[in-house]
Amino acid sequence: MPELPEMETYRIFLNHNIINKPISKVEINREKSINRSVSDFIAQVQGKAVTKVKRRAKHLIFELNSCQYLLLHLMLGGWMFLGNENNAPDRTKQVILSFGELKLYFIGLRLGYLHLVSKEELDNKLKDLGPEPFDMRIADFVERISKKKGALKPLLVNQRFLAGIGNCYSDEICFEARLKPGKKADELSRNQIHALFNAIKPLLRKAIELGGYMDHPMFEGDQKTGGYNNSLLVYGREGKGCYRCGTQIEKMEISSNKSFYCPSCQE
DNA sequence: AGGGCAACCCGGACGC
DNA sequence: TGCGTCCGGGTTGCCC
Repeated sequence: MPELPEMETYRIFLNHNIINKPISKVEINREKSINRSVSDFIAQVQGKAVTKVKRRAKHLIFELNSCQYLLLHLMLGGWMFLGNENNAPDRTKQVILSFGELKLYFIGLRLGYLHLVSKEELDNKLKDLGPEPFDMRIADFVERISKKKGALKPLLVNQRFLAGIGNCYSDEICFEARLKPGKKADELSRNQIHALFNAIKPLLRKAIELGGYMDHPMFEGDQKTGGYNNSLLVYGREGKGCYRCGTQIEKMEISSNKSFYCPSCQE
């Protein structure tokens, strides 16, 4: 599901395509996706423009030219499509923002949301998030993980510990670092902590470069989004051969998270 | 602190 | 085709 690289892929694309264009129309087909009444939301958003799209963890923040923000979380299975009435996917669109003919469709928002917030509300909503992976330095990482005792998997997907990593990339990171997702943090050697740290940024960077893993294109003719789908080394590969050693990839549940790993070359 | 778990939500895939 | 069933999954909050 959408994690840091996918949201970053969206952010970059949206920054190239919707900035400073007036939002000519707002359609809300699912009131639970927003945090106001439909009429209030429309009154506040229609006619405004997005000056910048930022990202924090798995959230996108649409900065409006009214000192307000649209805070998006796609949660499970949410995605976006930028197009028009002729090429829009045949799916339920919970929210649609129009920029003239151009329309941004929010699809698959079940638990996901698009909330209109002030600066204060925004800061408050995001205040408990841990560091962005790209901002994290090795010394801080070593210090923080040294205080932890539990398994790597729940730690890596914990947004307070590290913001933006989810079920897929946590498994990929563990594979890269040759560590089992169930490995306890307090059993890691110094070298293993370094291996874990060193796996994170390059992996996320490469995923962003290739367009993340996504089932759905973001616009007509999109060849970029989902470009990382074929680069996943363990996630979703249960029973298939490990690309490193050939052993069958296993799946197990760790703290109610599905986790894929190689039982042989991950320690 | 960390593990376990339930609740949230409903589109869409799948089975008959 | 049509209807019923059930899965998925990040996050929050609560309990032990």
